[in-house]
Amino acid sequence: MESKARVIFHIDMNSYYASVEMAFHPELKGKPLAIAGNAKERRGIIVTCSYEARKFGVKATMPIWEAKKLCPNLIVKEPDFDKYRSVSKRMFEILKSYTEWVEPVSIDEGYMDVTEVEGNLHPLKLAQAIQDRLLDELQLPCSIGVAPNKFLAKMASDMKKPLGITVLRKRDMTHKLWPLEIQEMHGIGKKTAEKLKKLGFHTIGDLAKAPELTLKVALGVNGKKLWERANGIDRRKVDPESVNEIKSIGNSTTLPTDTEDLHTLERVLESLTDRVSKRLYTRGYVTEGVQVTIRYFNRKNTNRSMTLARPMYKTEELLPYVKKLFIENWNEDPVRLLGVTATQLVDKKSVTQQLDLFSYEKDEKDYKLNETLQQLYKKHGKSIISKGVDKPK
DNA sequence: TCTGGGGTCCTAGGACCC
DNA sequence: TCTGGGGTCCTAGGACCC
Repeated sequence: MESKARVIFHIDMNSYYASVEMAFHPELKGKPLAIAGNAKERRGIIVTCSYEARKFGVKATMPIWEAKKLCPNLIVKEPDFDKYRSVSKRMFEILKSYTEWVEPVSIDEGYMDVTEVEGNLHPLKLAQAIQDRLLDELQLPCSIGVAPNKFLAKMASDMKKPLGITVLRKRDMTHKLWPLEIQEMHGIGKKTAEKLKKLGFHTIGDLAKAPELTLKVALGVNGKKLWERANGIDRRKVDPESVNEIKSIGNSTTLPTDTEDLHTLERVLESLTDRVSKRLYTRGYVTEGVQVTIRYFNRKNTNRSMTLARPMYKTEELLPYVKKLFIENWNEDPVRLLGVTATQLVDKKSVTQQLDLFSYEKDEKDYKLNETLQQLYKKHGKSIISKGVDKPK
């Protein structure tokens, strides 16, 4: 049974980080500006750039040196995430003033279900009002997609930038959506695009008209999903709660230079674990799983994870596991990046009692883990046993 | 002169249990 | 005497997104 047609907005802030910087520093307006991580280091890449910079061919994910070659006058700024987060909060507050059905997707985009918005305002008028308000109050441009479901709204918001409003009804699909190249489709990346092209599907329309079975064989359940989306079918609800349902918390860092020095690598693991621990604490979570990521000099990745003996969040509790995972799996090649992620988050409130119970068995388990660690270090011919893996008193 | 850091979801195989 | 089938958990890795 088809329920009542919905009206979904996808709000997409235009070159968000760069726009926030311009709002705070008006002298930057109209200039080629790029926000890049590690702006001073050799490994910095462009995260976002202004439209003025794009005219020179500067794009996100481009290394800074390459961008500067294309645009010698490029202004490069380090990102200020605290600022972007607090502006993002105000932005979503504005969206929520129209309806509670707002689902943040990331710091700079979100969906709204405006089907029930009062006042009988035409959706286009409402979209215009929202766009104007974000521009007036925050000086931030956005593009808005207006459609009967999330997928079409998302595709629509991408069609006109900056400051676009695009309506994509089902009957517009054949001329607005289907002519697009297959890799333009949300959910299709490089790998899937290659696969589909080999099968002879080049546009979203090709995909929409493809036999479902062919796609299912080539792409599994994802094939069915993509076929449905290409045909404008998407039943996902706008879920305001999804933002509170965090699955993992992780930190990673690319080292200034590749290194095989165990001492240095341990220091980095300690600081990453500490950052994860602090974030777990401030967000009120404990974790039952931890994962270590190693990226080698040749960009080959290794992930190793394990389930913990009990829920925990403190650095000194997590660190032995992190170090065990690392030392057990590191092949001693130079390391480019290290990452630590808490993978099985549990609300701290729901396990307070268990945490007390577990502390009873704690000492013995930690002791055993430390024994294992010491053996591992011995095996690897290393003698460094740093803090966090000492025997309990 | 090479490619960041934060995530989510899916698949697939093995262990284990009944 | 020669091996079922369902279900869940754990782990590794890939693809994708912003």
